[in-house]
Amino acid sequence: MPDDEGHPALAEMALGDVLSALADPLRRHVVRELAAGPDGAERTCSSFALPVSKATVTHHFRTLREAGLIRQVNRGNSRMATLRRADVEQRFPGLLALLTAEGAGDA
Amino acid sequence: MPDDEGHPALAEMALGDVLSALADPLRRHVVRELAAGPDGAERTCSSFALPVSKATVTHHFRTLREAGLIRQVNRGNSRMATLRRADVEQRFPGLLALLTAEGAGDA
DNA sequence: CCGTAGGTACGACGTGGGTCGTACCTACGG
DNA sequence: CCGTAGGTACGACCCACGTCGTACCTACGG
Repeated sequence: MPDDEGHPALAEMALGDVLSALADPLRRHVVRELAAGPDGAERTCSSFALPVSKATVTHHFRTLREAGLIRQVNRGNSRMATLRRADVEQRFPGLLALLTAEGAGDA
Repeated sequence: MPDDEGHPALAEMALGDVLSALADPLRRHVVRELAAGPDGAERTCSSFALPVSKATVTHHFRTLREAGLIRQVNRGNSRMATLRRADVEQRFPGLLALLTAEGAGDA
């Protein structure tokens, strides 16, 4: 079962949830940015400058978190997001590469 | 641009469309069945025994076709569906493996 | 010629999801 | 102590999508 913060365990990640989460362009953008950065990088939700309201940003990050793609931890008054790179790569090998390929001149 | 039958060319396959198409469990089932079978296998829409009406079946196959995942050709009074295995594998390498892994005891 | 089976087209309906505004909470900095 | 900035929670709205029934078209088999 998911932990208190809503993060599913590795074995609980469902392909359907992950694909649904990545079906949205904004969420794909977030994951792609995280995947392009160094492993373990922590970024605030607002650092992505998504062209939507704060409430919508929260919604998207919740979706990503509940799908198991990102982890969110409290850092003072900010909620830092990190890519669960190893988990995703183990459960769905090659998936992150598909995202990074998009927008890299390939798409 | 897509051909007369609505099949996008290889370079036109959009990751967003593909992920949206695969976000549906029924459509994932169809692709997984095709991927599990021999390459180039032709199957009728009805051979998948989807638990929905004929009209809905047509809708799902249209979505898969317009995303570029399958090809549909007329064979007499039937419309045979084939997986565009090589195209998908070239454009989104590893994607089909993720689908076949699901439901193979792994999910 | 008729019936049947496989699919499509069109219109309708209901639900889910992306969006927002607002109110609220929690640090941090004067 | 107050203001501000980052996020969340809740409720609302609207549209896209999955679903269906119906009508229709096209082979194929008596």
